[in-house]
Amino acid sequence: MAKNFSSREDNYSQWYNDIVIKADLAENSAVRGCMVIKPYGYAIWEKVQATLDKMFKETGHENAYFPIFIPKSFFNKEASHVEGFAKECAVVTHYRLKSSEDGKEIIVDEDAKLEEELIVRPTSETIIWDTYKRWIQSYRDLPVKINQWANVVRWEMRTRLFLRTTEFLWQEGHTAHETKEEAIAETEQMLEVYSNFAENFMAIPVLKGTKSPNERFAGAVETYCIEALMQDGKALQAGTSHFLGQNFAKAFDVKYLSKENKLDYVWATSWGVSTRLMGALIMSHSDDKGLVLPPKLAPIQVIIVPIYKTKEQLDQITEKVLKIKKAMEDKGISVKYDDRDTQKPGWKFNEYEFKGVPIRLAIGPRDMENGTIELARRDTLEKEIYQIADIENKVKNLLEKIQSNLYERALSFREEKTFYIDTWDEFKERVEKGGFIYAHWDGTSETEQKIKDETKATIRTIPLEGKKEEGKCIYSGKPSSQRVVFAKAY
RNA sequence: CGGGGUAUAGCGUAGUCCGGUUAGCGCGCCUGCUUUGGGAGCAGGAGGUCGCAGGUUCGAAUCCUGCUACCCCGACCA
Repeated sequence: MAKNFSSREDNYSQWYNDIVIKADLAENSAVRGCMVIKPYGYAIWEKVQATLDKMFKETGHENAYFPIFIPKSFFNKEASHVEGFAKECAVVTHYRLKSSEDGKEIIVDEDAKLEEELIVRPTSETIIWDTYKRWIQSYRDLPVKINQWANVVRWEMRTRLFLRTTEFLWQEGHTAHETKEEAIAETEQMLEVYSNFAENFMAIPVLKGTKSPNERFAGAVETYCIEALMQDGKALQAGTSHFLGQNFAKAFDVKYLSKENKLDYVWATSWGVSTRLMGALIMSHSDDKGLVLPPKLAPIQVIIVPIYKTKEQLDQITEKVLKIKKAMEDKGISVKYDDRDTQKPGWKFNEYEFKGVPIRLAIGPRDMENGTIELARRDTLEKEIYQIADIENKVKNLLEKIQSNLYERALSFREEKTFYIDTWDEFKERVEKGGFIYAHWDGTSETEQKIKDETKATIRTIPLEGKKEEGKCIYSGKPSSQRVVFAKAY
């Protein structure tokens, strides 16, 4: 039993916060809206990074790094882009401090005012496209396929650990192509990478689709996204991939000369996922006993806890455990042996339980006599006694099973919470209860806005998959060519 | 930025209305002994500018004024 732990039913957001804090993932910092990511939380993020980074490189991308500061004037160049971000930018105006007259405090030196203010990047399209202008002259320079791992700042009104912080970590891919078709193919490919990562590593089923114009990225021609459903029935945008058309090439004058000696603007994409994925991960699988991690992203996959009375018993157990640990590590499993004498076994059980470690092995004098070991699964909370012989293979198989079980569990949850709704009254009622709602929409921004105003539900995505049946808009009754997915969102 | 609230030890809190010895309690922390198969027990101990600045008073965590920070609900958003 975890102490001081809120339940999901009791208070969902409190439950979420408790997990982040008590599982030692992150905490609030001295700076409003900015978090400290603690070692255990950061270790998960590093796994996310390592996995995605490999996928990006396998699809032909290279990493690079661009400045955190962007000259203010760059934001003027793409009209809808500036409109989208202007209201949440941190601005650097000075470059020096000095002591106040009375010498008691440090103040901004007004003499050190910047000629042109610098914007702390909310996203890097502008500085990157300004750079691409110098990199690209010919079709021989294309495509350019760059990814950057970085921090960005968006001055949001209200923040929540991992889900929305003023500063957050992410990756942003920025590519330049000869043709529209190639750029769209890139956008779609990266959407596939994201959904593959979400489903196969995070064990989170996602809907793939495009955004309505209202929800589209500022400056994009088309925004693709993956949407996940959280346990409280709210949707979470887990990743986006944008087809930017020639908007940024035109804004930053990036042209190339084709084989046919024709000058044309290049075609662009950008795509990103952030530390928000950590929020999705936490909310998708965790329970009232704490965090539950999918084995593929768990910093510790197996924790081993010794149970003993005497030093001699501990020594014997340790000798045995080190062999088991080595055998498991040889199978690529990450194992921690917690032989600290400062905490009792029960304390450790609880500790690793709310930190979401997928498998716990406990071994004591009884096991030493019988050649057994106790194994506890975090996902189902089942405990079972196993023979020690060949335990490494049993554990390996079980880790795979836990990984797929978490996915299946999240998938059936989503299916239970997916509804096809055809009347406005039913729609309003359903929105309140949460879940994905497939409903017809007349395709206009006005209707989408009215639905949002009346119910707080937004179009999460226009799904790429599934049958395209015609119908009548749930709100206006006008004709619709396919159902779109509505939900309240984070 | 609008509405509401809070600020006391590392964390959580009592005390504030109605001013009065040394600011109390739980968790955590330190020492010792006993313990160890689901968050151990006992004994002893350390730790406080009561958010900040002023004021009233013989006396302020408590009353008054100003300020600051944070939290919740909205508008904004990955």
